[in-house]
Amino acid sequence: MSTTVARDETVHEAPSARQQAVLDAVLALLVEEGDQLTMDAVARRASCSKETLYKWFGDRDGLLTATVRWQASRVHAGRDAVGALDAAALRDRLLDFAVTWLDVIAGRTSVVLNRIAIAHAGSRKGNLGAIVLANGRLAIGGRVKPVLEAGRAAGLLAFEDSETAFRTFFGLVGRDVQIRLLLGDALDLDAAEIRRDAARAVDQFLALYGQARP
Amino acid sequence: MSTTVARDETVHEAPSARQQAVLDAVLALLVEEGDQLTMDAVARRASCSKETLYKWFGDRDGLLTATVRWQASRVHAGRDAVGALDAAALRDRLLDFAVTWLDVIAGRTSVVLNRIAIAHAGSRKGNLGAIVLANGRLAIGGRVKPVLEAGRAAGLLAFEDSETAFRTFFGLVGRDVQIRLLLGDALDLDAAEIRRDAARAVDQFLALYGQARP
DNA sequence: GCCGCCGCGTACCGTACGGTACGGTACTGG
DNA sequence: CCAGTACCGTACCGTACGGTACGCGGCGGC
Repeated sequence: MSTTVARDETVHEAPSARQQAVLDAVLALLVEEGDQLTMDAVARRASCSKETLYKWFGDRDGLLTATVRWQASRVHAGRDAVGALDAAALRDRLLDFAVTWLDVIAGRTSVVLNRIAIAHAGSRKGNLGAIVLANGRLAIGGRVKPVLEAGRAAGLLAFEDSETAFRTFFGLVGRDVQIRLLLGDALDLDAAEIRRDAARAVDQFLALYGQARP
Repeated sequence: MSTTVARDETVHEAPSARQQAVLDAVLALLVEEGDQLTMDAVARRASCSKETLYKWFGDRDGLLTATVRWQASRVHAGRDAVGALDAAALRDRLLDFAVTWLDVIAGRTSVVLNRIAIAHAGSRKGNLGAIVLANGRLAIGGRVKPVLEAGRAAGLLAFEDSETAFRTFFGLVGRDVQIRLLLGDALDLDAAEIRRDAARAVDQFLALYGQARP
């Protein structure tokens, strides 16, 4: 058997430059046109043939998945490494996370991608929702929790479970912003308001979980 | 002119019993089948003709809108009336809101309807998102804020803006629950866990905004 | 220069689904 | 008993869109 090799060329890792351009076209289309994204429109916008799209991405879902992954890969950029913390450094770290997170979820791209993933999660077989979850809520949690634990180790914070503490932080930062945006509420946050909201959230979190150094 | 009367029979208020049955069928289908809801399936499930569906609800969007309104109308049931509050009564009221809210957003029906509304908000012309927002986040806000203000009047709470205070409450209660469910995370909360989470949220809120009676 | 190969453009196919038309049945008022 | 109305069931239409097939131009290898 194996008369033809039939190599699987669908994108699983590291899209080529041309493929990235296609994925950027998808993002642009998504942001501009809402979610009635057709393969024809993508091909036209990216100046490529539908056949190529199917060759590279398998099917529509594959294209969407690759797009979500592609977008996720650019958001991650972040220097971490938790060293010893004093109160001011802890506050700065948390503030940084809060601002970054609000920036992301308030962005058009995030809103649109989350809409897609949510719709997808509704019609089963959707790992899209899982992917967005893994790169959004779960990723930020994975990065914040070590900071919280370092804060506890330094005697600056008091909590039993870092997951629970993080979820409180998440709630204080996000509040109703994401659901309102997803449902189409206008609510445009400028940078100044994001900074204010983030600072308020961090202050509240520290009020709940902080403790004076013993 | 006006040779034919062409009365607009589309449902705007108070669906009849038969229409309610249709809307319940829609909800059932939505919960069972995810969101690939076809007019054919509705007609079959509700044992009515598609023609009747179109006569009653205008088009698919009209049917969806009526369904969302219908569901919203049953959730509202709530005795309010804010009298004088002591600390325990305030806490009870807030706890009640928190439990009710978590119950709602954790329900399959709410998740599915929010998915529909969010998808709809993505492809413009969608007042569906606005309707869900008005009957969800905004409605609960409208009912909680008077309680907060009564608490402040009684010297139990301290805040400047009740909207801001409410949004903090909202964040503490909801945290990441809604977005996770919308994205398809399993995360099933039983009644006991909801009560625990609600109580924790209320305690945290009171820790932030409460003050001992002067 | 000639030959594959890659990928663009375009035409095409199949189907699912929104929306309409129509015949048949039951009920109501006159 | 007849006319009108309401509504069920089903057949039907149009179209949008996912997916495929094919012809053509450009480019690297021999």
